[in-house]
Parts: sequence; C-alpha cells; structure tokens
Amino acid sequence: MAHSHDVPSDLTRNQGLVLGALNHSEGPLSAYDILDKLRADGLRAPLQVYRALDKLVERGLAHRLESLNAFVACADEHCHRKGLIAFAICEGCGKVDEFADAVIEERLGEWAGAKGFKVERTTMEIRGKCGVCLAAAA
Amino acid sequence: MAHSHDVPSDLTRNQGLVLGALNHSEGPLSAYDILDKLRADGLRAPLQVYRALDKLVERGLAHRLESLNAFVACADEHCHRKGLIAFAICEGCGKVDEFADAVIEERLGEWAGAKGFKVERTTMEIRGKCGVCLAAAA
DNA sequence: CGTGATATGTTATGTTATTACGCTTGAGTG
DNA sequence: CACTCAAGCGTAATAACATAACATATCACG
Repeated sequence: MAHSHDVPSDLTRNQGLVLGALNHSEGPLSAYDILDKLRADGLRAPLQVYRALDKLVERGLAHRLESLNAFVACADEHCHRKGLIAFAICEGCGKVDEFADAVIEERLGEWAGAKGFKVERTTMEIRGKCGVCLAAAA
Repeated sequence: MAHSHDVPSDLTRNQGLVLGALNHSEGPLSAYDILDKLRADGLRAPLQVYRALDKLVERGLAHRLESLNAFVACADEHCHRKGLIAFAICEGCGKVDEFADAVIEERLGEWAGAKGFKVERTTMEIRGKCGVCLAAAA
C-alpha cells in the first residue's frame, strides 16, 4: 500500500527534497528551516528552496501559512483539495490541522458576489490551542 | 461633527503619529512605509514604529494583514469590532475592505468545539479584484 | 520623594524573500 | 542530428521585514 506521504514522481530533485522535508516534519517549517535540513543534500541558497516551494504551492502539494511565514505539506494524500482551505495552528505544540468548510466558502462567495469582488485566493488561519495541549495544561 | 478618523486622545506621540499615517493612507502600509512617512516627525528606527503598531493592534485601532506584512487602520470609527474580522484585498488598487461575518464565525466556532480547539485569534484574508478594478479592466 | 510600569531612543542583529545573471537540461521540431 | 525554447538550477548580492539588548525618560501613585 501507498505510504501516506508518497510524492508525485514528476517532481524535480529540489522539489522532491523540499517536499520530503515538509512531509518529514511534525509542524510547519520556514524556508530557512528547510534549507538547513537540506544542506547535507547539497542545497546552499534560499532561492533553491523558495523556487521549489513556489512550484509545490502552485500544485497544491504544500501550503504557505501567512501568519507564520512558514510552509506545510498538504494534508490531503491525493492533493485533490480545491478552493478554500483553513488551518488551525496550535500555539502550544505547533501542529497544524488543515480543513475545508463548504459553508464558509459559500458564505464568502455570497459576500464577494454582493460586492462585485472576484476572489482569487483566500487565506484563513486560526491560532489557538489544540485539545491535546489544553488537556496537558489542565 | 467628528472626523471619520478621529483618534483616541490617550495615545502616545508615536502611536498617534503611526495611526495618523495609517488613517491618511488609501491602502495598507508596511512598517517601513510608515517609518518613511514619519521621518519628518522625528522617527528614526523601525522599532519605534513596530512598538506603536503593537499597541494599536492590541487595542483594535489597527489591523495587521498577514498576507501582505502590512497594516491598516481599523475601518470601524468607534473601534468596537470584536471577534473575527475578514479582509478583502484588491490586487489591482491595493484597497482593503474590512468586514465581519457572524455565520463564518459561528461555523468556525463549531469546528473548534468539535475538535476541542480553543481559538485565540483568526486571520482571514481574501485576495482578488474589487468591482472597480474589474470594471476598469473590462 | 521613591518606585514601578510604560514609553522612548539607538545600535546592532536576526529572519524572511527577491533580483540579477549565467549555465544546464531535456522535450520537441525541422 | 542540430536547434531552440522552456524550465530548472547555482550563486552572489541585496532588499524587506522584524526583534534583541541596553540605556534613558516620563508619569501615575503610594
């Protein structure tokens, strides 16, 4: 059976390395975090990472978390996710939960329709504490 | 009658200057944009701006746009806005429309409740084109 | 007056992201 | 095969965003 983080075979070397680093990580990584992890593999410059990230994000294999200036692998194995994706980021453990909500998306569409605004991209990020961390703190 | 951008009188000098710069601007400003506008008033270092912004954001007089690394004055004159605020950012003219949506907020609350996640802060930013820019492009 | 909390000014530094330039690779075509 | 065109790659330099560390100032309040 397929590993939960199998990687498309048509990625370039750098793209594969970067996606591998993201898949391997528990939480989000900054571009420079990724670079540090991949120095052993020959990467030397931020741009090598940013270029790979651009492609991965473009293809939906990774996501950028704007409020962290960091990146995560897409949680959807088959990367079919379309439209609005929301992220819940735990301030305690740093883990990120990715989800989609059709109601929110629809509601946003209504707002946009009423305003004549054409939506191209939406970022939605919730900061807080996950259940595990709350339980641990209690 | 009150000016639409009257400023609370208990702000410090730097806070007042920074909020003034934001109020005066058509669109979002980066901290360094603000600094440049305020050099004539004696500001010299980024930190002076960041410190003022921290306070303004804390008080809800300004908002940070994560996807732009920039700031806007709060659109609500009386700064009573609580809870989730969404921003629609036009890629054409750079203007930002601020709005609140109770349905989205509630929906998010439901998700959080089901997951046991405690929400502390939410950022929601829509990128796209506003009606004016769409009309102009047609 | 003293003292603690908040704000300030300044320098230096850390972190994130892009520009500019030239070389390499590989698919597709004449 | 040779050509070329698009995509990717490597490197250096720099731009843009943000904070640390430290000293001084201001002001409410006991």
